[in-house]
Amino acid sequence: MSHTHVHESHEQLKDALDTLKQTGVRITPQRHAILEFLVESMTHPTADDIYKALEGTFPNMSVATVYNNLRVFREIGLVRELTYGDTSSRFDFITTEHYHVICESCNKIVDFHYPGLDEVEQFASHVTGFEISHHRMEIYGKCPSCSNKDLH
Amino acid sequence: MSHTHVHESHEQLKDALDTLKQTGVRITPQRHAILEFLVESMTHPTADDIYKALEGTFPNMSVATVYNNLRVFREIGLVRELTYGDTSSRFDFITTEHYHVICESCNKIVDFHYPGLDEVEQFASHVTGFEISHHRMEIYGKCPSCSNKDLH
DNA sequence: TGTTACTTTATAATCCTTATAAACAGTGTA
DNA sequence: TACACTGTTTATAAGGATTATAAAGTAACA
Repeated sequence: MSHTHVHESHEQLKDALDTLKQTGVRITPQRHAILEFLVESMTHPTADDIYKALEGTFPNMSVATVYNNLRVFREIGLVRELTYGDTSSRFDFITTEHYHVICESCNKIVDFHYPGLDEVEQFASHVTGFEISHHRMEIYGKCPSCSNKDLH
Repeated sequence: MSHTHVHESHEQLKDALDTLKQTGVRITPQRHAILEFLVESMTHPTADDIYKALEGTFPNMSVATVYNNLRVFREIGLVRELTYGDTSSRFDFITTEHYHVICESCNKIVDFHYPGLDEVEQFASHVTGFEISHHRMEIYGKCPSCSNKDLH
């Protein structure tokens, strides 16, 4: 399982780097590291999380570099920006389509898969006349470990 | 139709003011005006929109007053805060449950009704073990008038 | 090699939101 | 009425996230 995960991450990183090449975006050490961190992290990090995580390896890296490159990645479709209620955006490496469940007490984010809500999009298009491009959905609640804490 | 709308707005405002009384929140002129503006506006305004809209009537009102009262209204369930992709929050007077379609080119927000996605919540609860409290969903696309502009 | 375009860095600026403290207003009580 | 108490508004400062700017660095390429 862990072995599989490592292997998948490696593939995903390779694919992402290929996309960079195809799009004509240079693969700098910083970009490589940011992508690698995103692919391997399961935590939906903020820009600052990424900055802090990499400052050991890149002591001189600027926060602006993180933001700039996250924007680049978003524009070429490698990364999704999540604007939840909290103050700062979180960033999510795009693999397969999935939704998020968010713990309202510890802010943990857990992925889950669910067949796309195409009917909702079609319905909305019908009643509003919009050309629909996509949708977002998040579910809020309390994670198992926070539920347990409340019992004590 | 217009007459009906005015009448409904009036009822909604009255109900909201009743809620304030019941909750022990004082009805100040500023609060009255902010609520009235929210009820009658169909535009999901930002805090700054509200501030600008009322500065004619309240030349000395502080931005903090708008933010403070929007927080109060949110806490007692009169108002919902929408944190979409753009930089600032938008505020929505809560009437009946509905979802939003957002135009990616002019940022217009249109309401639409759709039966709640209870199955999705139940599914998420099942696979993640979360206690679910609620969800949010928005649909993105291009509104009819922006679609037309693109044709010329 | 030299030129060009892209990238990073460092820093300043911007924007949204919240915190703070003083002034103000309403409410209740002696 | 006078007084104290509490909640509210105001004005302003402070905070935090993100973007803009300009200079320095680096890769690509004629």
